Amino acid sequence: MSGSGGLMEGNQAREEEDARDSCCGDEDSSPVVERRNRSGIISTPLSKSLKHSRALSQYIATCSAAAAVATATANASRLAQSALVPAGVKPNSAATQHRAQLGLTKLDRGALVSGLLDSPSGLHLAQAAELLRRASMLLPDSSGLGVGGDVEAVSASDSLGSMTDFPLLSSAGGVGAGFPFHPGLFIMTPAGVFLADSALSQVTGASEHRQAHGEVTSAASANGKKKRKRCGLCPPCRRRINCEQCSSCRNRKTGHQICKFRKCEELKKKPAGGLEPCTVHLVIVPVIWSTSGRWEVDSGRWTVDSGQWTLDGRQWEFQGHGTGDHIDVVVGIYKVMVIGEPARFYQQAEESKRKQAVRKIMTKLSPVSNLFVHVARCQSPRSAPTPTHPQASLGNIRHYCSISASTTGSESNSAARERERERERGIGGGVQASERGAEASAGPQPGQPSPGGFQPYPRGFQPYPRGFQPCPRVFQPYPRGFLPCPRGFLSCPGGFQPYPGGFLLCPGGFLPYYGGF
DNA sequence: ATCAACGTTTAA
DNA sequence: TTAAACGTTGAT
Ligand SMILES: [Zn+2]
Ligand SMILES: [Zn+2]
Repeated sequence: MSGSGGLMEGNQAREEEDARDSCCGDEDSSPVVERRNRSGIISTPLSKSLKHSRALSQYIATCSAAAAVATATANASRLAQSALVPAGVKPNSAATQHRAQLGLTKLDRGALVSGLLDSPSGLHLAQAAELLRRASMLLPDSSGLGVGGDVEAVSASDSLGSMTDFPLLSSAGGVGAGFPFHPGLFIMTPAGVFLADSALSQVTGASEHRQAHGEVTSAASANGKKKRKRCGLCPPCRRRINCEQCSSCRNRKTGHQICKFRKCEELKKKPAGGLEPCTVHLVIVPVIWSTSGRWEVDSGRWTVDSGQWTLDGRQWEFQGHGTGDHIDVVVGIYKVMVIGEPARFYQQAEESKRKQAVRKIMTKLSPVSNLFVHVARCQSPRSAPTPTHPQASLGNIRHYCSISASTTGSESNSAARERERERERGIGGGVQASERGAEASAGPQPGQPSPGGFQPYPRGFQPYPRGFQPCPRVFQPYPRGFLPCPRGFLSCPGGFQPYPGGFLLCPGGFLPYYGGF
């Protein structure tokens, strides 16, 4: 069941060793004293700044110790970045950047020049220190990355913490034999999935990280009313000159807004809060079929906005905007499926009503308390399929989670158990399906129906994890108003009927849809 | 969507 | 106490 796709790619941090960036101007040595506030923000109008031709010299001043520190840290963290920090390349990141640049061109020359002059070179030592402190505290964000060509391009690696900021990653191996993220608590919010604090505390050797991460997560998930703080790392944040020409600058006295060119990219993002926290299943499987790095989600179920994933102290970017009852996210060589609990509740709902239903469900599912799931470890790759994930029968799932405590936990668990019993009663076992699948991958020709067997997906159909799907007869798109099969299409000679919860209409009657058929 | 205005929080 | 600036609201 998949619809839109997004890309998860390793982010190649651009190396931009710009002298301006690493060389801190020593303003005090400058004969020209510009009017600055405590933060070093030049508050004089740009026109004034430009009148002083020496203003530029302030920015290209002698290197200070701060520069050395910054450079050294940059080198160290660059190492960490390239090897350890996966960050998605946001498709809209480029767009945003582009938008920003368009905005720039719209401005008059003065603003542009101000942008050119605006380099981080005027950092105080203290500022540099603060920046570094924050860099090690804050998790990296791709929004500040990949802005090569921009005068204000900031090397991501410059912004990252050192190797020791990722203690878990420092140990060799990591993603080899077992799943590198040990099972724990995850909290799902519209902004992403977060490791619960309790789970985080289990993380060995991450003590220092814990508090920093704790801050982030608590701020992100707990109280949405809290004022967010600028990241301090993104290009706008690194600007220190008010343009004095944008609406915010012009309206400063009454508007109390930061210069538009200095507005933090993070703060521009809508604060996560559109949707309520939602119980999810997490299914973690190795990325076998996803060599392209694409994730796919279905339509019409629920929604997850872009956001930060924090797994075991590592941060990952969830790129794009997913809508579906499950969302696959590539995490390193693994794929994490976030399965929205609400799907259970409207399996029989009509397509047209689905969204509305979801809204209700989401509300219903949003108690004040945290909704979290336990990530449980399956004993065997061949473990029983989960109700929502027949793929388990294909042997791909190494870990999966079940809801252990949430408002809907009891209900859904009982439903799941019931379905489980139903399944065991006999019709269509998952393991059987997987075995048949193995045969099928060798046999059938694309596009040819293979009654009772498997066939490759026709063009335009969603690929099953292995690229095949059991198919009793012929593939047909679902008619509207009927529950999609896990992969969205199903052949039913007798015509389509609404499914009873969790079942497929098949020639021999209804079968549980999660065991293959 | 952008803007202006205001209240409010935050850190210095 | 003060300056900076986030969040919100209401008008356009
Ligand atoms: Zn401005
Ligand atoms: Zn920022």
